[in-house]
Amino acid sequence: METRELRYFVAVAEELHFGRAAQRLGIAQPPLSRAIRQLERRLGVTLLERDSRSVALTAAGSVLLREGRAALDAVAAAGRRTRRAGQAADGGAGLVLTTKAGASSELLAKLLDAYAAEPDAVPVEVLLCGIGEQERLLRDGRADVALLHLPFDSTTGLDSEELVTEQQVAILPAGHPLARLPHLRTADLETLPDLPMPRWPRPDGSYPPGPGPGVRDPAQLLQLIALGRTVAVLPESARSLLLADLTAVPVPDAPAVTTVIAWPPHSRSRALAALVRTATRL
Amino acid sequence: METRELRYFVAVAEELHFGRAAQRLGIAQPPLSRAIRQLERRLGVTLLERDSRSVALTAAGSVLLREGRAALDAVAAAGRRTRRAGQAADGGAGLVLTTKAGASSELLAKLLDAYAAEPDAVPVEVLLCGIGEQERLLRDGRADVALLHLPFDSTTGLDSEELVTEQQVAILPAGHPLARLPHLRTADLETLPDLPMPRWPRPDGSYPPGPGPGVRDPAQLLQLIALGRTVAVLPESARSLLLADLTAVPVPDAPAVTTVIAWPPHSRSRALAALVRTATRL
DNA sequence: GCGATCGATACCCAGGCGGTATCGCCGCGG
DNA sequence: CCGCGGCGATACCGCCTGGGTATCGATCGC
Repeated sequence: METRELRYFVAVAEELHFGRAAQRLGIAQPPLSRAIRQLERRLGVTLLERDSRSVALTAAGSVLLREGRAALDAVAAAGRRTRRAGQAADGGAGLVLTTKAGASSELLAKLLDAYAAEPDAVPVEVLLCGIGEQERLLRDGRADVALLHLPFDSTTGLDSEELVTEQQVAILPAGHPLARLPHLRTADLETLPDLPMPRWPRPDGSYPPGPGPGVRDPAQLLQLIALGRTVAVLPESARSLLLADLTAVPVPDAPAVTTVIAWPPHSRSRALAALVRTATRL
Repeated sequence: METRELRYFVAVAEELHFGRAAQRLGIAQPPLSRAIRQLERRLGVTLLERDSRSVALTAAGSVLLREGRAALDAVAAAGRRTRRAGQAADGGAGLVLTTKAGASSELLAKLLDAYAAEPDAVPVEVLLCGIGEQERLLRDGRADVALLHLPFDSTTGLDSEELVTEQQVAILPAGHPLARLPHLRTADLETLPDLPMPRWPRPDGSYPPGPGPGVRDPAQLLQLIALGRTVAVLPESARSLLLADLTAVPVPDAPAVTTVIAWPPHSRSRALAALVRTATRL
């Protein structure tokens, strides 16, 4: 199976429409139809149910969608990591670390400082991204290592080490009635008519319905809280990012958040190993 | 990057010889040279140092060798799993479980029996293999789930659940002087002139040097012990496989062996989940 | 029943991939 | 010192296949 065929199939499976998929791929529709048919013949499996009016995935098709995406990511990762390894000799960035914008900033600063002081440290590029994007960045080679936050992120398929665990606090406008209480419960916050809880993206990237604003990362969220549009429960370390007129109130019954450093399995880079060692020693 | 290019590069990187690689790939040498050059141009990286007398990998080349193998496995897995998903409708095997030949046979029998009794169990094919091959089988889609043995196997990049932990015993000819002792230490066994320890394959498939016989799996090993050629330290459950004239003696200072059930991350199959659940309940 | 939409088919063209022949370089042996 | 052999690179050629255009056939909405 060639990656071209996989790319074509993934496009059709995502669009469920040959015309749009062809447009996205920058080719005409007939060659796309042909390529998919040929792929089905070679696999001996029908991947799509064409109803002359609509296209639907078969069970085998959804397997190929999931596995094909993973395979395409692996191919992309191979290319990117090779390119970077070749340019590393010319003084390119040594490691790419990704974290959610606005999360673990103190920890990250300490980590970068401590690592830079190591004897043979390489340059570290920081790649800020939104919720749920980090795993993808690791898998397709755009990043080498990530700071994740359990239980929100998942580490399946990654190697990881735990760094710190913190309780969560509610971030509220200073003048809000709840801001005076010594602590809150999650239930207190979920139904505030004036401050609806924000909506985070689901694993597939879509947002659940609801009244609150959709946010991509904690930095965005803090902006919205400062504007008095929402309220949030965040790890204690978010206190350091607190803007004026905001207060943090402990929420003991919210799950504790563990920050972990994670990387793709089988990464055998000395620089990465040194960074992880530095992180666990903080 | 197309999988064809990756296959070509991996072949050359493994053979370090364009002619042999071309022969292995079933093509002539010139197109292979061209393809590699083109790949290097597109990546903007030299992958191989050609010395007109020998071929060597650059740093970037060894990155691409490792990542490319992983990517090719992922592509192969996508094809195989899709094919199997398509044929499952026609009553093909539902799950492929792999374990080392001769290991955990009692546990495996219990697991298969218990799972078969579940309400919506699917057929399970058992794929016996040698040491170190299981991870590959999971990654390239030839197997869905494996029984691994820590600390010998690695679960990096896999999801897993622990099943049982056992102490190890030495397997000796019944007449051997050491067979009468109540227990042994590993040091006692490593330097027996009449019974050299077996040699297991290293992660890359080669065998370390030494006097003992090279073995691929415990079943093979038990044969050799029965022939009086070697001695081995195996988990207690190997007692059930003991042939005539062999004795098992506890070795308390050998590391405990934990049998785990492992599967590729992101496998979202109901049948697999049911099998894992059954296993953890044993 | 008619038009619009969408996937499939027919046909054509060209780029690319693979094959053969050959070159250039280097190490080795006589 | 020269010739030979091995190996990767280059030159050139032919075919296969991937992509484009035109068109068909089926189906749904009006």
